[in-house]
Amino acid sequence: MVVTPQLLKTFPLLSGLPDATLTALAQQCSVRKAARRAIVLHAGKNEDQLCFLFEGRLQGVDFTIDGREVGLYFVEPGEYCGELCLFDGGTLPEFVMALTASVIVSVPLQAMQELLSQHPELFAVLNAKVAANVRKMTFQRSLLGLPNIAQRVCCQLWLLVPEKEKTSEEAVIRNPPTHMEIAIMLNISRETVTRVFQSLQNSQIVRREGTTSLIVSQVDELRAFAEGEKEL
Amino acid sequence: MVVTPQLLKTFPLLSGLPDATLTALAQQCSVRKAARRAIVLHAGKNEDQLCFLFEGRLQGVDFTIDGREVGLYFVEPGEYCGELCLFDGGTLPEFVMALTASVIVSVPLQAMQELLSQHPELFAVLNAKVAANVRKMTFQRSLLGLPNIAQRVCCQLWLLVPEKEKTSEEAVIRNPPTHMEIAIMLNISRETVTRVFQSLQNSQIVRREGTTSLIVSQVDELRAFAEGEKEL
DNA sequence: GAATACGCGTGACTCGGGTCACACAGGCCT
DNA sequence: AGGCCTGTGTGACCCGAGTCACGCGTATTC
Repeated sequence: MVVTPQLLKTFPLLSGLPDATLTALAQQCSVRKAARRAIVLHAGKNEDQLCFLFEGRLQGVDFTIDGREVGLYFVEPGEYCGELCLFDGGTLPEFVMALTASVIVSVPLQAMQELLSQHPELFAVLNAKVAANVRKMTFQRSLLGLPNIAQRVCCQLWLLVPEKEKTSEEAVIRNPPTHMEIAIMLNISRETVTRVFQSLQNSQIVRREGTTSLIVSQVDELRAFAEGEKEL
Repeated sequence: MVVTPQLLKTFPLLSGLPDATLTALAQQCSVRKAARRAIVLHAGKNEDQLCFLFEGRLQGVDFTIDGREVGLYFVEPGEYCGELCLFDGGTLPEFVMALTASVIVSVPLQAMQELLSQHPELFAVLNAKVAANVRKMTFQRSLLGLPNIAQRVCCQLWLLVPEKEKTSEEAVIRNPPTHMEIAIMLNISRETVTRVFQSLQNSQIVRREGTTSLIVSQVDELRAFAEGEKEL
C-alpha cells in the first residue's frame, strides 16, 4: 500500500518536517494492517523498523520465566513503538501485539537514521519520547504497588480516558482493552477485573455501549476512586 | 572535596575521554558523601546533575498514591543516575536514595551538555545506557508477574550476584540490600523476604558473613530456583 | 556504658484474590 | 442456520501472603 506524505504528517513526531523530506521518506515506508492479536514486533530481535500506529491499539507484552503474559504499555494512535532498537542497535525487550485490528505505518530504521542525520533537531523529540516512556513505566510500576486492587483498575481506566475529556462529566473510551488485557497490565486475574467493572457499573460510574465503547458516566467519581479518595 | 581526572576515569562512561577533557571536567565536579537513607536525587524536580556512584549502593524509589514505598532499581558502583533530566530537561520520576553510606561524584548537567557537544560520540553511549535501563525495567516488571514469591526473591538475588561470579561455585554479594529494600522491589512484604531467606539458608544455598556480606554457597542452585527449575 | 534505633526472626490469624468450573451472549465463519 | 470462538459474568473454595505483635541481637549515639 502507498504511504502519502499527508499520512506521515498525522504523526506528531514527523508533522514538523518539510514536505519534500516527507515525500522522500514516504517512499521508503509501508502500511500494513495487523489483525487482532497479531504480533507487530518481536521480542529479542533487532527489529529494523519504527512502527507508527495510525489506527487501533497496540500493547507491549512480555512473558515471565514461567510463561505468564505481562502487559507493559498501550500504544495509542499517533504514537509509535520499536524505537529502542534505534538507540543502540540492540534488541527489543518485549513483544508488541495488536489489540484491535490496527493500521500501522512502518518506517525502516535506516530511513529513520538518515532522517535523523538530516534533521538532528529530531533527536530532542525522540529523546523526550523515551524519557516520557520511562516516566510512564515508572508510574505503571507504582500502580502495581497499590494494595487495593479496585484502585489499581480505576487508575488504569483513568489513564485510558482521553486527556481532553478528563475534566468533562462524561467520557468515552473507544475500543477499550478487554478485561484480560487490563488484567495482565495490573498483575491481577481476569475475573477480578470483571468484578471491579461490575461494581463500577452498579455504581453507574461506567457503562458499556455496544462492544466498541466504554462510557465513563461520572468521570470525577472515577478519578476519586483512582486517587484513593473513595473505596469501592 | 577535589575531584581528580583519575577518579572520573574509573567510570566506564568517561574512561575513554582524553586527559585534558577530564581535567577540565573534573574542575566542575564535586564529590559528596551520602549517609545511609539519604536522598540523593529528588522526584519531581529537574535535578541539575548527573550522579556517578563511586562507592556504596543507591536505589531508585517511588511512592504509590497511598504512600507505599516502591523500589525501582539499584545503582551499583561505576554506574550513574539522574540522566533522564539530561534528555528532555524534564523532571525525575523517582527518588534516588543511598542504601549504604555512598560516595557520589556529581557532574553538573550543563557540564555534561558541553561535554556532549564536544564529544558527540558519547551520545551513543548514553543512549545505549537508557536503552539498557528500559530493558532492565521491563525485566523487573516481568519479575512481578511471577506468581511464586520465592522465585521472585531468587531472581532478584540472582541479579545481585556479580557477573563474573555467576559461573563459579560460590559468590559474594557485598553490602546486600536489606530485606525491606528487596521487599519493595518485588512488591512483597518484608516478612516474606525474611522467610524466603530462611529457607535458602536452611538449604545452605546462602549464608550471611558478618553484616556486610551475603555468601551464595551454591550459585547454581540459586540459578535453578530463579529460573523455576526447582521450587522451595 | 546506657539508651535508642534498626534490621531480622517468627508465630498466629485473617481474608482477599487466584483458581476452577460453568453459563451465557455476541460475532464470525462456513 | 448452525457451530465455534472469544469475551464476559458469577459462584465456591481455599491457600498463601499480608498484617500484627513481639522478641532478639547488633550498630549507633550521646
